[in-house]
Amino acid sequence: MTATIREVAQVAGVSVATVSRVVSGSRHRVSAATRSRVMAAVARLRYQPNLVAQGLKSRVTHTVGLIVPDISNPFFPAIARGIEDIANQAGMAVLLCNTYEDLSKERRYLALLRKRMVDGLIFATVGANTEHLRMLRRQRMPAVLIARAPGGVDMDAVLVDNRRGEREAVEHLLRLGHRRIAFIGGPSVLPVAGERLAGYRDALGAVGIRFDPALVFDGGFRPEGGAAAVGELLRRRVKFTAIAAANDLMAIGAMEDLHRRGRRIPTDVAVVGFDDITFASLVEPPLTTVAQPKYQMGRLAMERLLELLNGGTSRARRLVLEPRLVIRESCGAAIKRTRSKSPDRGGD
Amino acid sequence: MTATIREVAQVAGVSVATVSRVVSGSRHRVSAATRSRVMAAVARLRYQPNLVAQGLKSRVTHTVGLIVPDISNPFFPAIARGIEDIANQAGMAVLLCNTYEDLSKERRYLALLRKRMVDGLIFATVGANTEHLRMLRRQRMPAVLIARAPGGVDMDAVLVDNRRGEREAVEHLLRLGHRRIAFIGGPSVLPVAGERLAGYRDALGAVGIRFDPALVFDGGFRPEGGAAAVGELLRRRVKFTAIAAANDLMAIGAMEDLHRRGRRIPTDVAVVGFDDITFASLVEPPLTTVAQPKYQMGRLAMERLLELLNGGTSRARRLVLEPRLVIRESCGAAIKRTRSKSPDRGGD
DNA sequence: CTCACATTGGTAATCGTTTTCCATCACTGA
DNA sequence: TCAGTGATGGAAAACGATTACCAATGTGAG
Repeated sequence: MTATIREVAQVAGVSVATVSRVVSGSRHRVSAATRSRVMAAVARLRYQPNLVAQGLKSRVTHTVGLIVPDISNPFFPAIARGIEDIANQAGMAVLLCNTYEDLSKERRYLALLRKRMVDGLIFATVGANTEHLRMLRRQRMPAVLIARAPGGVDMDAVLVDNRRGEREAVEHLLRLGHRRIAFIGGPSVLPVAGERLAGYRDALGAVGIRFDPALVFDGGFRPEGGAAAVGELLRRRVKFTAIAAANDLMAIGAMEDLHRRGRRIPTDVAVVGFDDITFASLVEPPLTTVAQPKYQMGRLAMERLLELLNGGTSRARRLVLEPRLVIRESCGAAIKRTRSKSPDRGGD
Repeated sequence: MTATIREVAQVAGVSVATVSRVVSGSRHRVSAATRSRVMAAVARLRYQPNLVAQGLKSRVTHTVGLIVPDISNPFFPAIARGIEDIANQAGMAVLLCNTYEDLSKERRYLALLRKRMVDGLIFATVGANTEHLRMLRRQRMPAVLIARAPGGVDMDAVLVDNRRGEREAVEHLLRLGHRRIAFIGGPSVLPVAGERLAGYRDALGAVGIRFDPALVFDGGFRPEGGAAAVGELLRRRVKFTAIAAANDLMAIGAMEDLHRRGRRIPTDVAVVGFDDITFASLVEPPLTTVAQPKYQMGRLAMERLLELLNGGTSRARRLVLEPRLVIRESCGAAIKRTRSKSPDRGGD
């Protein structure tokens, strides 16, 4: 279909070696005269080097694998954009892999990517089991973890201090006078879920509030999970005045459910999220949340990966960014000390 | 790093040809005895065929390129999921390309993907200029357009009837008594924007309302654009009682701005969107919108591409799906029926 | 006039597969 | 006994690039 280096050589009346030298700018010198003959032939045949062949020979495919648990959570596309922008600048392409938080799918993808000889990997791991990560390290596959990093593996990572972020979110609620704060977390197998739960407990502990398991739910990091948690809270008539959700998707799902049941935000229930996805500022009321610099994280991860690729093997480095509490309106102002009636009373 | 077919052959005491035959299940028969010798060696060395080499030799790379204008618009991740699911089942990988609605970037990606020898392409084209699409056809690169198809190119496509969808949305507003309906459209260079605008005009025309350019804006398909349009409307003191936005992102941006300025939805202003992204049902009030079967479109597009790859029919086929008006609460006077939350998995 | 050396370009091996030929071997039927 | 026939496995030529190595040429120094 498309011209090969052989044909170019033929047309230019030189050897394939010479063509290769001029198109890929080798240090081996070529006279100006032959160079221009070759370039003319290249132009005439519209020659484009075949990257697959190049990859096979040179062992570098200019491809990175991006493994994410859920591409429909806007958090990940935001990261993906950062990655893609940098990758594109560096002439690399991004292979998209969606794991649905499924460890076995993650493992399958890892194997696949190795067979494809990707140059490196960026991924938000399910992280329950780290065996496959150690394997990567043993195989010296350049990789950087993003947003999620299980303990005990010595790998490059770009992270946010989840525990601290969640603590600040909950402290914000506490400052506003809330004492019964429900927590909608993620699947307990995910380290990231554990860290945010720890932040929640930290904040409560610091002011001497006893941890109440009845206030804690697993919302699976998805909107339906947030809504379901609200349903449970109300069905069980648990008292609460605020909700801290471990991500915005669940926070927004919870808000929607509260609205539907006639609870007002923040008057009846305050809500705080985590991530600061685009829609956090677009829902009503705008969601107070813990912002992660998503695009930036994507860029940093990709830049680090590029370092790893041309740099060599420096020590693994964890880049831990500070989360930032973005106060909008979903937590409102301080609640009154004495409430005549708890807002969670009454049927739906 | 990883074992090659040569090493396997050595360990098994056979030729590379034989190894190739057993691992890639050739029709050429191999005796049970040697087969098991080979398989033992494969297992012992953990041999994995190198897909780059395979691709070079066999001319098929098991890779498809996915070109989208904006991965941070949840519409596209929803499509991407459908594509990725099917691709994954078929053992293919997806190369993600984000064009930011930039035609030149789209062209560059096209060239890149060809150099990478992708087996096929799925893309939502910027579509202003179709020269590069014709080129694809000439080069016989299997491709299917998704969500956007400029006229005049004879290519496979999976689409929604945009004009009709928008008409239904506006008719809904008309039925509710609205007469001054603002339209927040997309960049006029995009065919998809033109189609939706046409639908808007159709609906108005059918009831004899004159088209008023003062009511029409370009919101660039992004939330800020929706908000900006609202700003303009109010600044210019244009009378309007409803907004039809050409996508949900702009509708949601507009809603947020209306809220901030104290306008109530749907009491003061009715709003209707297009796409039915996840957040359409999660904002307050839930957004009435024209649903596109995004996940399904992704699946269909990928399935069609697989047909094309397996030497299927050569005549291009346009698959035009029917959009579906999903009535929620942002237009008021909702017809009382079961709430339609868009299920995020499989469903649509 | 030679030798050392820089410049320039060609030859061929290589990357890891697949696949087309062939060669061998054991049977089979005449 | 011998040609014909499957079954089986090997050798080697691709696929399209890169690059180590070598050859030819010209140039200036001794």
